[in-house]
Amino acid sequence: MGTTQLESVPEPKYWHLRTVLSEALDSEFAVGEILPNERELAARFGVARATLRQALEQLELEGRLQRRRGVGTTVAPPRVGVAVGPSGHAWPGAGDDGWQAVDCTLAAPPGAVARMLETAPQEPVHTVRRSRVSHGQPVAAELLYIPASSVPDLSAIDAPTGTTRARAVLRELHRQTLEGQDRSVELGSAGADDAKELDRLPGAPVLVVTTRFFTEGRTAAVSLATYRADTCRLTFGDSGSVEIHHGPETRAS
Amino acid sequence: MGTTQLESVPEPKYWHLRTVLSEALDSEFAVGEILPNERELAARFGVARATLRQALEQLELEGRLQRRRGVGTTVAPPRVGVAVGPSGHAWPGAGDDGWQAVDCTLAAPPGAVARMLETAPQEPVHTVRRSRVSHGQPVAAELLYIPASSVPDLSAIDAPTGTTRARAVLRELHRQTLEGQDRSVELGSAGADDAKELDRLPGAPVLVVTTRFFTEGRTAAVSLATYRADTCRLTFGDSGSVEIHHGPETRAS
DNA sequence: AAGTGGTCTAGACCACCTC
DNA sequence: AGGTGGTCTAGACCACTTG
Repeated sequence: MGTTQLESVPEPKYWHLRTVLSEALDSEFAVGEILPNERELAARFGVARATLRQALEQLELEGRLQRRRGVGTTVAPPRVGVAVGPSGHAWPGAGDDGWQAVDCTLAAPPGAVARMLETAPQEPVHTVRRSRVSHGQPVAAELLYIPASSVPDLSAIDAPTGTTRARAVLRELHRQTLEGQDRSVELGSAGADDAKELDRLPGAPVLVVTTRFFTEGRTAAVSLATYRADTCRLTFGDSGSVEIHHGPETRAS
Repeated sequence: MGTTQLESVPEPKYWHLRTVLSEALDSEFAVGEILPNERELAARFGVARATLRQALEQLELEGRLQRRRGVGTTVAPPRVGVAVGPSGHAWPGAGDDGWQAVDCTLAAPPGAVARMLETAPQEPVHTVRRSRVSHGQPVAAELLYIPASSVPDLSAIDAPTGTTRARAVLRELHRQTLEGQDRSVELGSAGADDAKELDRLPGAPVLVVTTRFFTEGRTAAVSLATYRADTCRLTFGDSGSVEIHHGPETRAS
């Protein structure tokens, strides 16, 4: 019989579109340039807007595009390398990492964090909010959970909340001896408040970096940092930071 | 004046849906259980299927759900922690990391890789394919790029391709002295072949781990590993592996 | 006010898996 | 064959930014 499936495996339109656009981006557009609007692009390629959007979504996920409501779609610069745990072990807030303490409250952490801290499920802990800015753009938001037992001598005189409180808590934390840390990275989506702080919409993809700080066998603190996945490349260099490289796409489609 | 915006910021339906489903998942479903199909869920919540799908997409991104065409949507188990660069520096393939060499060819690497290797743009390099399996599931696919200069004594007698060739190349590579390495993690999307190897659809979100291996100041090899972002949590422990923790969502919405 | 991307709908058909 | 998720369409309206 004849039907030998010549044109088999028809790849989805949006995927093909992604490839075409990706190549156009490489050759015909400069960083920062704004693309034609979605309705026009869709018409130009002869597809529905939803299909075109599916392709754009992919490219945004890969850090190639940046879309802003009311403004347009622009060609994104290469991802910025952000150092995570730059060198050896160090307490958060020691030295000048890129972080900036914002606030500090006393509140019950999420269950997962309580479990890591080995505190009672509803027990309040010091919660330091920090944010990180790189090249003028917010790249990460962090919540640092520090149980009272890790800052035993915290003077009650300091402000009960606010930036000064945050710094006081960190200062006390540094008095402990750091014995080790333990990091993990996973994909997540930005909650409403994270999204606002990162200047993204809720649900935006983020890289969630969970760090546990150990002292005397116990977990002295837990950091939960969310990095903008579209603009950041997390680096764990043993040596200094390195040259740019372009595009997370691994192999041709 | 009166209009104090009581019910302002109406969050999108799909986002609200995501929250509702997420809570239902916590309380009413067991891992592995299959959910009602999309058409029924959409009807039950009184939304279009596309809207429901947007919510499911979010939950899948967060590793809470697993969807398989022709089968259904199931509740995903907690993400597995996958050790990346478990302890200190080591050549890839030395000792028993979770990797398994699959193949080896001689081909021109992507431009970005050539730049890191400091080889000419179209110069072919040894390209070792490896795959990693955890708990019976494929979790990562890797391409290891090794320029000829890093394996000078590679005997021409060995098979020119295939698994044995891959092992021979790695064996030769290990003869060099490893001076350091440099890692970065970013979000990407699976290419067609990666997708197949990871048992996902093209475009599936992956965590791309780029590792450079240094020797005598040069880059001796580059590894480009793509991990399934939905099922994996990358761990960079200084200590042994740790307990599960649940859910990458950082804060309540 | 006009233009952008973001959300949502109600359909249709397709690819894949299981029985 | 029947059921599932995946793709695609052609519209509508909304939220946001900018002149």
